[in-house]
Order: sequence, then C-alpha cells, then structure tokens
Amino acid sequence: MGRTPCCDKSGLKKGPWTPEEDQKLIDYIQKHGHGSWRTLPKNAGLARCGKSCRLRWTNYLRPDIKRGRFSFEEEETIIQLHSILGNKWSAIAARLPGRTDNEIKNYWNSHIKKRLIRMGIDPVTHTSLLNASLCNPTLLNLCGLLGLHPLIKTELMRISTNILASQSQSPSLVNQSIQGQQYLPHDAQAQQHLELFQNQQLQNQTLLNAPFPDGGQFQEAADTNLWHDIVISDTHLMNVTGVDNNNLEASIPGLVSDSFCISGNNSQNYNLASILSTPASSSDNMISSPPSTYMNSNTEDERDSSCSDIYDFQIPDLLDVSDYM
DNA sequence: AAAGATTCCAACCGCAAGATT
DNA sequence: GAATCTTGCGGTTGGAATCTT
Repeated sequence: MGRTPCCDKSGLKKGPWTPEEDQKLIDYIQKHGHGSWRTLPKNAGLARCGKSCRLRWTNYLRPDIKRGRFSFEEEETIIQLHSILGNKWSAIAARLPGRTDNEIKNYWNSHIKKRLIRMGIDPVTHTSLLNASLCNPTLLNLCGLLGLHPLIKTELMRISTNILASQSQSPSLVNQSIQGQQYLPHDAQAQQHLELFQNQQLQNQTLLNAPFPDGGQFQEAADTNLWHDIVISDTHLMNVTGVDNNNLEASIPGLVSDSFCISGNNSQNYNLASILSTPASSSDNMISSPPSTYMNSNTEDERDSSCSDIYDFQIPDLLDVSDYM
C-alpha cells in the first residue's frame, strides 16, 4: 500500500508549540472545526504538518481535557483496564473522560509500571514476579531467606505444588488458560472481561468504602486469614482479572478450590476477583487504616508508600531480590 | 554551588487500516 | 483491484525540570 509523507516536510516547524501557534489552532478549530487535518495548517496559517496539529489539539488544547494528577480511582481503573486490554491506550482513554491516550501511556510508563515492578508485580502480565521463582527450586528458598510466616510458606508451597500437578495432569488446560488470561487477551475475551470489569467497578466502590475488617494493625492482620487472601492474591499464578470464579474453577479446579478454600471467612466480605486482579489496590484498601488516609493522599510518596507497605513487609529492604525477578 | 543522574512528558516517528480516487 | 490519501495508534525520544551527590 503506497504511502506518502503526511506533509511536505520542508519549511515546516517542529518541536514545542508557542502560545501564538496554540491560539491560532484554537481559533481556527473553534470557527471551522478541524475538518481535514492535512489542509488545516495552511488554512489556519500554521507552519506545521497536519499530524502535529492533530496531536497538539487532541493531547493538549482540546477543551475537555482534564489536567493534573491522576486520582486514585483513575489509577485503579487504568491498572484494571490494562490487565484486560493491554497497551490499548486509546481504548483505556476512551473509558477515562478527559484523559488522553498519550497522557495515560506516559503515566503508565513513568509511574504505574515502576510501582508495580517495585511491588513485585509484572506490569505486562499483572501477575506476581515471584511466579517464576515458584517454579524454580532454588528460588523457593527465597521464602526462607525472606523470613516469611511459616503458614504462608506452607501455602505457597502447596499452591505451587497444585499448579505443577495440574500442569502435569492437564497441561493443555493450564497452558490454554495461562495464554488466554495472562498474555495478550483475545479480543473476544477482552470484551467479555471488560463487561465483567464494568460490573466489578460498581462492586469496587463498595469495597473501597469497606472498613478494615477488625480495624487492627497490620501485624494482627498477618495472623488472620485475611493475610492469606493478600498473599494468595500476590502469588497467584494467573491473571484472573474479570474472570468469574466459576470460569476459573472450570479451567483449573484444584488451584482455584485450594486458593479460595484458604481464603477464610473474611474473604466473604470482599470481591475476590477484584482483589486478585489488582493486588496493589487491594492491599491499599485493606491495609490502609483508615482507608481515607490513602484516599486523601495526593503526593506520589504517600501513595507509593501506602501501596508498597505490604510488599515491604514481604521483601525486606536489606535483601536485594531484584536478581531473582 | 555545581555537576551528574534521573524523572517526566510533550512531541515525533513509523506503521496499519480504512476511505477515497 | 490498485494506488493514493487520511487518520489514528503505540513506541520512542529529546530536553526541561528535579533530585542526588
């Protein structure tokens, strides 16, 4: 298919836009609409290519653009949508009014991605980076090195054993499920997950407002079944975002029943699918006490520290485990 | 205070796909 | 049906701002 340059490059300005150029573009579009982007620069008296004008308008000058920091809810939405849609920034932006795909992409790359990595979550698959270690006998010693709670260690071992057993019994099922859920989702699946996600959003609102179960300290929580919920969510071997429990169980009965079995009574108060899909946010919701502390946090640091508390507990700073990731 | 390192984000680039000729 | 045009998308980059030493 033939393709010519979007414009005659000679004599056209590149680089940052001046306020005068912005004003010309705004004035023209307000009067005439953008029409054909190719002819717009000439008509508007701009020495830019149409592509540059379109980008400037859609990413910066459009009146309905919301500027400023991303709210917690927006960030939560981005993470969840990304787990469903992948790097479909325009699709994600379509569900975040006032935000552009470029802005979301930048925010993902500069903030969310790094935070997820720091918290031990693979930003591509939305699964724990420890997954790989569970399949590696050498790395299984990591639990010991980290001084994890003995019960947690036991459960981690049990889950990994279940996974391996499931894989040997029905590898195709497991592979199919992992390929389908963890990596680039099929369009149909993505759509299905999206619909489920939208329903889930409503439930999440309830979850966000739910108080910490017993109002106690984190260490207390670590000794309850709630801790198991958190650990399982972080060490879950598949991305189950937006997948209802029945579907998941149909794929890997052993794993799911085990995981859910050890969730304990407290889990009944939560939307487990949501928790599993976004460990970061789930830990926020449950560990932050009171929840409003986090919700009102505006600075990156506050948000970051709040998000990473639980992971700091699991992986002491003095131990550099980045080599294992 | 200065130099170097890092972060952040606006803008650019190339590609793909749909529309038009 | 082929060639060309137009638009939109995702990945990448350059440089200003900020942080660290």
